[in-house]
Amino acid sequence: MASEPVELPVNGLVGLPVVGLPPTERADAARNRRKILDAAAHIVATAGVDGLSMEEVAQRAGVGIGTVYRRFGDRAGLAYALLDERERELQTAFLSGPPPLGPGADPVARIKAFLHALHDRVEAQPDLLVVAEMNSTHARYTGGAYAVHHTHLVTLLNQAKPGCDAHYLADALLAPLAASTITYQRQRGMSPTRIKSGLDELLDGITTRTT
Amino acid sequence: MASEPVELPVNGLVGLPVVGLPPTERADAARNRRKILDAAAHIVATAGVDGLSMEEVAQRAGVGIGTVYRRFGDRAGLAYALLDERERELQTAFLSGPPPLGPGADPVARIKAFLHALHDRVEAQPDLLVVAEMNSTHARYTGGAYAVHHTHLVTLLNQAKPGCDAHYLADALLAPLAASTITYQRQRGMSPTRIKSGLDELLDGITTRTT
DNA sequence: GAGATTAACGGAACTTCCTCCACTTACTGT
DNA sequence: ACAGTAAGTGGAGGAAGTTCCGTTAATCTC
Repeated sequence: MASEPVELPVNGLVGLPVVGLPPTERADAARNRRKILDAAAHIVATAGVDGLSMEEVAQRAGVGIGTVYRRFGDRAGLAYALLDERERELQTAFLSGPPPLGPGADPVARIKAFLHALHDRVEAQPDLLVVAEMNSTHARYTGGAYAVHHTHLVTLLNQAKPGCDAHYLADALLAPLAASTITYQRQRGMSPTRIKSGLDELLDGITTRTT
Repeated sequence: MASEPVELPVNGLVGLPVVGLPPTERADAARNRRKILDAAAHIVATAGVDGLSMEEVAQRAGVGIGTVYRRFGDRAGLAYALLDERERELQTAFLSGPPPLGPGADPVARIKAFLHALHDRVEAQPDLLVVAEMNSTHARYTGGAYAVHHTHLVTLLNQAKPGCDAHYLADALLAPLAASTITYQRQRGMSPTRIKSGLDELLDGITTRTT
């Protein structure tokens, strides 16, 4: 179990801007980060997520195992880093992209679009996400991305339904989008379309004025 | 990873009645099951869930490690078995106990009571539940209990709001009750009361007729 | 440029989960 | 009783994640 700050990816981070850490990364560190990520990506592409062992990654990257851990904290952290590119695209899209995902559309439509986008992301890389979310420290929540998504939802929910417990509802809306949940539903034969409809139904309930 | 049927606890099961397996358990097997469960319970009480290593359990129970695995499949399975007693109480309560949890109350009230009960269960044994839910095979869903809870919710949801996608909504309502989710929320300072209110809010949305 | 500072490196060692399989034992039918 | 057999047992061994710490080298200071 990683103990302290552990140091998150410094270049383009999944979550919030890192504070308090040295702004620059030593050259060799940056180089190794790249080598490790490339190696990891190659392994995932080749052998699937199951083949992503830390030893294997280190060997292929030509670094020691300790270096992999120093850079990424643990296996979940490495998985998160591999998801980083897509995650950043997603964040850009809902923070400043075109509606309905981005600003401009009405809140309910934006929430729907956002939940659908999250679903599509799980659909695109389910295995990596499962690994990223599943470790001993609730990586899903500590990963940084969750906080961003949560904050985004809180904002929109407050617009859509002032007075609601936006913080709780944001958690509740994100919960069924956990990679393991969706993976399970897909295995049960539930289609993406149906899952999205279900999310819509859930959301409509929340945002419909009952006054 | 456990491959096939793996054999679940035969005496009082968490989930559905087992089919196709020999109805009786050999005497020595039953004896060992008891010894293992006692040892495991003792360890959890003494050293917490973190101290629950399979080796330790086997040693304390005076059996080989292989026996522990044969009985319980994996660590998550052992954790589930430790939760079994409470789980059975819960199932009895909502299947045949007094309202509002049991039959008699209106569906929405029953759902609320059920969700609250699930929350209380997490509150009572968060660590064990986290272990039980978190392994490589999505133990939460394969454990048997989930299926029972899901079925129960589907029934009630169909009564409360005919025409809804009860199967999806049941998943969606159970998702925020995952032990890891609630643990995280509690760490963030969210009180049980607030979590329950939030669940009520979520549910009210779903079940309010918009027609 | 030399020396000091300190982040970064590497990989052996440790831990724990889980599998495998040769051996043993409880139950069954005759 | 007793042999046959399916179920159960145990622990060595393999695999993978993670930690630790002595060594190396990038960066900074003068």
